[in-house]
Amino acid sequence: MKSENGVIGLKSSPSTGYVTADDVATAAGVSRWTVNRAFKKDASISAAARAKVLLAAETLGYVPDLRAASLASDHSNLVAILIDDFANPHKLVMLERLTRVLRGRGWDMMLVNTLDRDDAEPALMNARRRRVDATILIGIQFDDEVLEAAHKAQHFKKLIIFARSSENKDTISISVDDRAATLEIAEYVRDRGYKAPFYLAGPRTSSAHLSRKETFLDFWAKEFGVTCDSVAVPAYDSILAADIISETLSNKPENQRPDIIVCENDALALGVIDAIRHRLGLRVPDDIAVIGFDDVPQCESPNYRLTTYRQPLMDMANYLVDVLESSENSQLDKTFIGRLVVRESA
Amino acid sequence: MKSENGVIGLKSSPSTGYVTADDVATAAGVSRWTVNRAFKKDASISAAARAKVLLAAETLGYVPDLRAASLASDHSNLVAILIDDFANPHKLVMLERLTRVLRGRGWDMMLVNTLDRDDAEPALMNARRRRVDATILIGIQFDDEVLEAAHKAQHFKKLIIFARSSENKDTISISVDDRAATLEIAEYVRDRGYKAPFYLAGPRTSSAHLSRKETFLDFWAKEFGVTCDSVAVPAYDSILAADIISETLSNKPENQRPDIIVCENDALALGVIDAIRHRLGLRVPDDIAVIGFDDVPQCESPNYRLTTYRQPLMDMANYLVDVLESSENSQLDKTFIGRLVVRESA
DNA sequence: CAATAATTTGCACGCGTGTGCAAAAATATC
DNA sequence: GATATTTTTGCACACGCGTGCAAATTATTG
Repeated sequence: MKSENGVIGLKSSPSTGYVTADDVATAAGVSRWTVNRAFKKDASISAAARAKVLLAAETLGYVPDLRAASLASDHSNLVAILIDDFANPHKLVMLERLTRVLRGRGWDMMLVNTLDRDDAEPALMNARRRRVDATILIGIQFDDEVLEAAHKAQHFKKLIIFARSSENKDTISISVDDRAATLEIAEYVRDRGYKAPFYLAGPRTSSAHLSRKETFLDFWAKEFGVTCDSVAVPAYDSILAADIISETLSNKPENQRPDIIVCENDALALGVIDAIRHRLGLRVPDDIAVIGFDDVPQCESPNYRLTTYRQPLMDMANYLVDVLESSENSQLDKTFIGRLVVRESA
Repeated sequence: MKSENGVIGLKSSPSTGYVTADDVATAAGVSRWTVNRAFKKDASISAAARAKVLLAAETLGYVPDLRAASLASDHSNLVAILIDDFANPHKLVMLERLTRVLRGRGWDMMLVNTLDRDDAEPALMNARRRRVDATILIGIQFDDEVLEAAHKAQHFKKLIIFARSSENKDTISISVDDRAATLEIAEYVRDRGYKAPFYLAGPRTSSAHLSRKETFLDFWAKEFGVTCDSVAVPAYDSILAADIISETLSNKPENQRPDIIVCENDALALGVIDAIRHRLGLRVPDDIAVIGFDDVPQCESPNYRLTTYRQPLMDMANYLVDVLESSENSQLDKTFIGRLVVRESA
């Protein structure tokens, strides 16, 4: 056994405080490359050597340095998740699923808070500086303009839009099939005999057609020849939704009041329920029914019991990792089908 | 102007696809070191050179590689946040504040989902492999046993417990002053004339004394000579809290019913309000009042209007960054004082 | 304008690992 | 038991940037 610095059993580089593969190599009596192979999954190494190395690593407290590995191999097993709109509780659910699935399959993630639209570019920059393998966008502020600017420069290996559809060609979109989901909701509304639905939309996203609102309104127009009213809330915020819906409805005479309010997501729907009860003094669902989208945890609360549409987040997250591990870079868009969760609100 | 590879204006290393400082250097007609200095804040570089470099970098689309920088300098400006209990909506609030403050001050963060207690060690390992500058623990599953094992091996530069007190010496704890907070709550309960409080605790954390529950019970015992009843919920979960509190209270004769339920946090309190109304058929606060802790967004909802204690999360997050930027490694524990937010639930 | 001080720039070496290939060792084949 | 085959191991070089120092340039002073 040779020792590179003339001392046997001592760390050769105590300056940084970290144990390196070289330290383990001398301790185990093998070369550094064998050490690193012991930590690689399908590496060409004998079982005996691997055991010897892992034992030495264990006692010395060595773990491979992923910065160096990434630098040398040019893939980091790191993704950046850019997320805005922390006010929406569904974000917490998505984060839980994503972190769980990603980590389970060997990926780490950076979380980047994207404050507002102008902040999108610096936020994307943060991801770029770490040379992440993919950048995942979750939120509403990433419009086509930002996306094209970002990808035109070829600065991103993979740019993934999660839980929102996008028609941008340089982008991979993993989302629920909004059209199918909205049609299922619309048919449910029809079949339960509601006659005067009202649609509460969220902030306008970039791609106007094929949106949930358009789909619902189209369906209703074709089915009954009646235009369904709608209003847009400028943010996915319960309080704001409550303000807007109560103002909208208190102006209407009672016989023009909707019998159900279909909301673009739960954040809005929960605010709507609050408004119906506490501002308008009406009952849910007896006077006005409510339907949401996402199935956030609060939907279970006996206060809300919100009927809503649940996205298959685990499937979507797993597919996301499939995309990460794929060498393809296009034609990876995929939509998923969720299911309507019927509770008492509609 | 020399060109290192004999070609002027062409990228010298097109293999990786990334633009390197060398590319910018040849484009700007300076050395690579001048390029990197242009991106360092207090570097010794002339204004003219910096402008020239930044222009070239802009057109070529160069941003410094933080993996390489970290490897060379042995500090990464990256922290890992280990978080369990994604069910608690307060976690989303904390994440928003932390990500905002950290990014604003030049730090990136890795998010690691710690599934359960046995998962703590692999989760910590994930942070170690990236050589993060600090590991921040937010959650309940990091008991003293885990902490000591983690730090005894000296594997972490800084181990920070955020929003929870800890007496572990190898650890930096940044939290609200639980004792002061609970006393403020207790005095409020007393001053509003409540006579029969009930304390609803969460899962048992490692350090038993000085906890919120102990503080409240001690206060009440000293003040009135009466022991205040309490029950513990094994998870910070609204539904579970509702189950347990309704079971506990439905067994009691009406004259032994508490007039206020003090909860260890909002997740429990919101469930308690649901239970009081929908399981027990009583009113809040007329029959039973409720107090929470954290001030999650839902407290604002007209359904809840929860009186609660708000932690100064922005101050705490900023102090966290102070700690990151400090060269000290001990004596950095700090507690903060929040404030009671009075609404209608108590 | 010369001499000195201050500022700016260039460079050798190191950070810890991956890649592809060749040498060495172990195993299989006749 | 000798050769062919497979498995395992070692190695030179590269990845992109930071550090500390010395050389070159610019600014200051009398």
